[in-house]
Amino acid sequence: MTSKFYITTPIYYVNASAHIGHSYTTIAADTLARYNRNLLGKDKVRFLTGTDEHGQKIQRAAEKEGLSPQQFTDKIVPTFKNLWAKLDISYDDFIRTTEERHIRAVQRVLEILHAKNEIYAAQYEGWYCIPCETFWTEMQLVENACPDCKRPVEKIQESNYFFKISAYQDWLIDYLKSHLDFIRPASRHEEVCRFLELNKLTDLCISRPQERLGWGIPFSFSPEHVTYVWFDALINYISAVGSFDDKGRYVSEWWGDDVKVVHLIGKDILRQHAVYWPIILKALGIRMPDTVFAHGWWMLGEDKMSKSRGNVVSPLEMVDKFGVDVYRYFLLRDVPFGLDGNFSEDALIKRFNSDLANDLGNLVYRTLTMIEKYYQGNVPQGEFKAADAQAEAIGVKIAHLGHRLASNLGAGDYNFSLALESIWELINMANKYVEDSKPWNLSKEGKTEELRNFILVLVGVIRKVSAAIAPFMPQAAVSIKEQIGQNEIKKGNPLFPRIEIKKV
RNA sequence: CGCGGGGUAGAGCAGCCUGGUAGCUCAUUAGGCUCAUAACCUAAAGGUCGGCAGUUCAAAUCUGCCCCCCGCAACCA
Repeated sequence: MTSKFYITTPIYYVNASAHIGHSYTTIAADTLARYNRNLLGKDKVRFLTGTDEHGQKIQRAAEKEGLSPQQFTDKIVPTFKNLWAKLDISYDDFIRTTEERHIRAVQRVLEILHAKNEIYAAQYEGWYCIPCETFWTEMQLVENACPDCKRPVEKIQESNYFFKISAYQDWLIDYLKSHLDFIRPASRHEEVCRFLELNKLTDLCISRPQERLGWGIPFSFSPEHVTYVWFDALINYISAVGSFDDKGRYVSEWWGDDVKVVHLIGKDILRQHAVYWPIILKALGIRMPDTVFAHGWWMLGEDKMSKSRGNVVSPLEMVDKFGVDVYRYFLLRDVPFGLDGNFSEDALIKRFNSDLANDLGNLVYRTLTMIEKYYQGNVPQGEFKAADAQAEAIGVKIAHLGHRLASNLGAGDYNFSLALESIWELINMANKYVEDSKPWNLSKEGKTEELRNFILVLVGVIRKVSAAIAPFMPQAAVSIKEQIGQNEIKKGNPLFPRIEIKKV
């Protein structure tokens, strides 16, 4: 019985500013959060995002700027929050891994696992590159040198803590096979299963010596060790919404059996979420999330987009140029959730002109004009009436839209693209209905009854559409409502004025 | 023989699991209409479904082989 919905994004690593990928996951999560709030009620939905702030990369980035790690992350975090504000992200909570609530939870988790003998101390041996301060495996070395800086590496040993994930391999395989909705889309489920069947898990090293890495959460029972960033980071999903009691039981109103727990992630961090995370939870005796959904990447032309290549699309720039709703719409509409996509301004403009300007914007605008012209700006009295076959078909479409959206946004695969398509089917029917009804003739011929029914059908469609697009495009939904929500319409400028492509 | 994803109209994709006249969006062309943002509606053109072979009455769809493209160290959605 799930009556509540808890959705998360990954916590973003703050060693650089946010790019299109961060915004993609977050916009998708926001859309689902908004959708479910409408369905279940505002207080039945919890939407968490946040930042991952520990680790070597942060430490080094801070040093480069002559700041302490905390000062550095304090400086970066607002840039994320500002972006989310600009993208209309309605998160309920924003967790930072440097917050007290999180640090306490991580330490408790370590204590509990330690007490249960799930973690143990051992020598860690590996090839270490001193300038890069990084361990490499034998496999990663390039001609016996550091793959990053090409300098020679040294074999060193240090004492660390390990988490017994190898003991859970069989359990995990069984779990995945009996819970096909756990890892989505299905292709990722298979990828993980295949990986687990072909490889033997080795216990996960979850600590770093304090002297080598100062910036992390210290082990309470071994202060000379700090927590490895991934172990630290994953815990955020539970540290944000609950806590452990004296007996080590996790207590949370957002992680019970009545809650549907969904993690949205990018395909790059599938391993951590599909392997480490369930095992951590299992070892703690905490229930599994319902779904981990790994979406694809946005490519830029031929290249993969990444921080290190510097070929990132700035979400802020796109929003300033085209508007939030347009950006949100494009990301969710252009590519099926789960697959990789190609980002280009040309593609965005194409979408904009054909879907938003020509189909939706124009439908609203032409309807408003007709209400102005034929009814002096007042929506005629009366109800939606299926006076002819087309109106009837539209009525059926309106009635079924909720189910269509539910099947695309509610279960298993989050197919935003199809959900939007189903809304656009209705928009297109309405545009065609205008053509076929020829209201200008109805007006001339004095067929007032027909004209009124016709207008009411359009108004019905527009109101339905504005409600349906609200999770995707909150602002557009509001402005449609402002223009045509009342009996007296308020026609403004076109919602989405066409962008003429006069390329530089 | 490493793993995975992919190769379908000019572009981007669906269809493939559960074989049976090859579909969608955009772009193009022609027509219609005027309420509308050169928009909307209708129609047309455009594909030997990467190649070869096999199974079959029938293959984009199943099987085998081959070719080409993209990922598979780390950071990163």
